[in-house]
Amino acid sequence: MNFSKQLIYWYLINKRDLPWRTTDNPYYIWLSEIILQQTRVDQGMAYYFKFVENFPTIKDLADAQEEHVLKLWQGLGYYSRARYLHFSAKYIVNEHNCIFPSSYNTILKLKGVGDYTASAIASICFNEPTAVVDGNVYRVLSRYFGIFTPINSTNGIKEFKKLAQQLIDVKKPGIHNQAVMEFGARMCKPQNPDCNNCPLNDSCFALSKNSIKELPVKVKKLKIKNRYFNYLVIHSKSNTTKMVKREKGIWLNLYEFPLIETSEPIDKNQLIKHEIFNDLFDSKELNVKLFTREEKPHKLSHQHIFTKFWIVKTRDSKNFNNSWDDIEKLPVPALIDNFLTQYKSN
DNA sequence: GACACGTGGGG
DNA sequence: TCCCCAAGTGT
Repeated sequence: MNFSKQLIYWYLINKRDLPWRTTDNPYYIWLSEIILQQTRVDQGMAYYFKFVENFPTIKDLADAQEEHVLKLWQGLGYYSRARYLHFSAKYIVNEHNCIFPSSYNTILKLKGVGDYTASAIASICFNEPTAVVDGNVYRVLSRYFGIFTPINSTNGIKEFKKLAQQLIDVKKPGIHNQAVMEFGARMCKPQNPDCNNCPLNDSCFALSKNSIKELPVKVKKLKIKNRYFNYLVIHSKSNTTKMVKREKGIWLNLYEFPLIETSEPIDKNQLIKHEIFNDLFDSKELNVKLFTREEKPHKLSHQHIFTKFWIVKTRDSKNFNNSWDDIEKLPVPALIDNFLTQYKSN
């Protein structure tokens, strides 16, 4: 048996029952693929059910408000996925008469859909023999064939795509693609792969050369940047507060309290002298108190955010138009959501 | 080509 | 604790 046939054989016996594996509706496959980008199945599952329930069709998704879509996505991270999902749903409704595009090239035109996702949908839903190359595929191929080209180099990306394309079973590309990925996720895992029970263990380069731990090769480490956030949790005279929509960078279009970002940690004296702080308030009669919480930074993959939540009580009410009930409906980053949970329990 | 973009689980 | 990383894409 060749590589593909062995993996498909293994897959048909060992695959998990996942909800998107019982449908060939391209909308649901698309949805699942977007949710699963850089995301574990266990983490994404609940979101898949939420979206299918709230938006059973592409039209339902297209008709939704972005705020609603982001609220359902809250907590999953990489929020551009949700914005592009919504954007592309509107595009399919308006430009494709609600019909999901049915070829690799036309699927690739969707925002938020790159080579991987277009290949996955085209193969699974439309039987087009386009090979997927995701983290699992890089790992499986690099180990089995002994390829030391860095997977995140331009050459590596080309080389692995070419190899994957040569290996694909053109008769059942969808099954083949899912088999390689499932095999990578369950058998040829990053740590402690189950080589003893691996159906390919008599012909695996890395196993025979004892180089499992060296593969796949990945270059570069991104440097973590530290950022210092000061959120103003305002209580107005009438006990309203203020949330603002983020307009750039991380958490785009999600909501947060008024933010003062500094290059270093600041104390209360520095805070109340800050221009942004003073522009917010007319009254000088303010009660400013630091909300005590853990010093743990909010860790993102590329930055650590050190946050102080300042509770500010003011006699003003102008511009502080959000009720505490209203803000529950707004999409917020996990950092804000975690704070609100702690704050309310106090 | 390098970097931005989240969150949570596991060793 | 720290680091890796998980069905990537856009700029």
